[in-house]
Amino acid sequence: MNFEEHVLPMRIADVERDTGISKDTLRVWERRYQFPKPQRDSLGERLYSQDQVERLRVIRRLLDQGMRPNQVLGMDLSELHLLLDAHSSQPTDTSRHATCLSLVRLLRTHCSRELRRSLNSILIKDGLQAFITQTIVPMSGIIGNDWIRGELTVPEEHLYTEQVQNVIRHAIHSQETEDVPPRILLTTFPEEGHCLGILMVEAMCVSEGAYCTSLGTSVPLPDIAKYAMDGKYDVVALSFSAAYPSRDVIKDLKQFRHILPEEISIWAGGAGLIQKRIHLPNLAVLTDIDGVPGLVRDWRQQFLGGQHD
Amino acid sequence: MNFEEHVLPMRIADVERDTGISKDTLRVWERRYQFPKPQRDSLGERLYSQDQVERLRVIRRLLDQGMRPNQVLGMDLSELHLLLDAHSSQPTDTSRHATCLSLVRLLRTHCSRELRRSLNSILIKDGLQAFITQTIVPMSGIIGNDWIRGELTVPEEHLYTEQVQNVIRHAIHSQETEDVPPRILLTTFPEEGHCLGILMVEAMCVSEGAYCTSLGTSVPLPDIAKYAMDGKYDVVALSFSAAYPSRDVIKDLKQFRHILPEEISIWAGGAGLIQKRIHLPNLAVLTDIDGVPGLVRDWRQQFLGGQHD
DNA sequence: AAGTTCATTTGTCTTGGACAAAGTGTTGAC
DNA sequence: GTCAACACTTTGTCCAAGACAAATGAACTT
Repeated sequence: MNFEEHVLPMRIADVERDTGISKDTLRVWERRYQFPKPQRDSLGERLYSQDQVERLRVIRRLLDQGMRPNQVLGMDLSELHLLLDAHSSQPTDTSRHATCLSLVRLLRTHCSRELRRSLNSILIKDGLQAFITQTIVPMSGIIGNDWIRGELTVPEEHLYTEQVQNVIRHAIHSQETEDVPPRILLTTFPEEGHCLGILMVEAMCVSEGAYCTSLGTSVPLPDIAKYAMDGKYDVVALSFSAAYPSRDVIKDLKQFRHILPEEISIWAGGAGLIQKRIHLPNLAVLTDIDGVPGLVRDWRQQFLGGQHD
Repeated sequence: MNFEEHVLPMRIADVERDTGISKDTLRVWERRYQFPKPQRDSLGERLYSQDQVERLRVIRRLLDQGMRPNQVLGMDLSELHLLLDAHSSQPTDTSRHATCLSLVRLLRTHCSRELRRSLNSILIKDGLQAFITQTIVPMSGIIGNDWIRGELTVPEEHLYTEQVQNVIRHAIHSQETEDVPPRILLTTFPEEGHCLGILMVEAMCVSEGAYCTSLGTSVPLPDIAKYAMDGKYDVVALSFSAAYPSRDVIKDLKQFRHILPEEISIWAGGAGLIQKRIHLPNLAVLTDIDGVPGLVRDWRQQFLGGQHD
């Protein structure tokens, strides 16, 4: 029953795993910016304090949003949080906001069964598409903000993902499949482990009657391209969470557009590419998941002459 | 349409990501065992060939099964494969073996829809528990063997996970919940990302009427313990895939037993702890998922006096 | 506005040495 | 035959300071 492991100083490898910042980078930051300057054990090895790791987590997040290291590496925790608040997207205050908050409360009190039941009844009342756009999306926003602020534990965050996954997968699976084109392949790039994004998109597309195949997360670029070509897919849909390294998004998408035949459309969306302007042939960037049904209809208009509108 | 990225030499960071072997280890192996001895670019930086990475992948697998580096680091690919064959578990040749093979064939030909349909009809015919023990478990064994031999692509492996997940989650979700004790918390330790294991166990337990909560994969030890205590769970069920570092299993389980009150049972299972004898108080090690229903009944016998047998 | 150039910032890779933690094997006692 | 204690070997992780290319930002011209 010893919980002190938690507050005990962490070794550099643990910090790397926890923050996603490489050992090399941690050492070079210490050399250049005098932060983080961890204590040393009897052998001269670094021991990072809980506070330092906390700050590093926030710093990582700010870097992902486009800040530069020399701007943020001197700050203490309160300054960092101020910056974070400035950057965090304001929740669009809909009529469902209260509902979302009460769902989050269920999560906080670990009422997993009630959470799933509530989600389910909202799904049945609103229908799949409205359920996602009006409940899941704003809720994920709230959860994401709480998460980076450390107000949510790991199990709580995971429990949320699990329950939402259960409900949406069940809904998709229950759908009568029409299999009207386009054929859509859903996945994420390597290092991107968040599965809710593609799951939501899949739900939206299936609701429109499209043929969807999900490969889950973290698939190498050439593998995606090969699979899409072999299976004669019309669209590859990709999701980027806010955790996706900001500087890699454009580079990776360019490379992918290069190896994927131009006839195949790319739909990219997610918090990882807000405020990014990417111009590539046959690429659609979605700022909002609301736009997915429109994309499906536009595709049909263009390639099927619109008889399925 | 340039697929050559694939066969181009890889940088050390890529190899680390692909094989799970750290940069430091790769460099020290090169120093000590003269393997892998990659080419260098114009700046003297390491460039690993496809063959070397392939060998490293197999080596990683053999190390996970308990081999030592000095035994395997001199071998070429064919020798490594021989060793691998010796270690790979023989599939118990049941009457379902042919069915499994035909399912794998569907996977290989990328017939995702047919695969799901077939799985579903077997599920309905056999019932959830038999479906898992007689179809999913042997099939996962086949897939696992193919996977380490490189006979399966990333998308194929992911597709399998996705479809099985869909079917099992749907089944669990459809179950009428009885909520008879024990209360079971399901999850995996950090670094363990395979979700099918706990999902199968959850299905077995839900079929027995137990109250199950799944936290998904990769939860830190203290977080699991705290959640289990707060939620008054009776059992924590953990899954270890073959990819879990063999040398860490016992250490991690010991540490976890230490921070979790002894009244709470630990059930541990999965390919990651075959042929391991671990003796800890109130810990059950499952070599086979068939044993799960028995564990549930034993627990009830012991704590409820068996009136729910 | 949209390029072009130049200086600065930043992350990744290099080397060889050091050392603890884990594994192996031998011995001796029960 | 099983177990504990011991020494010996193997093995992964960490350290330091230097190097350099790729990305970024600023100042400039078109």
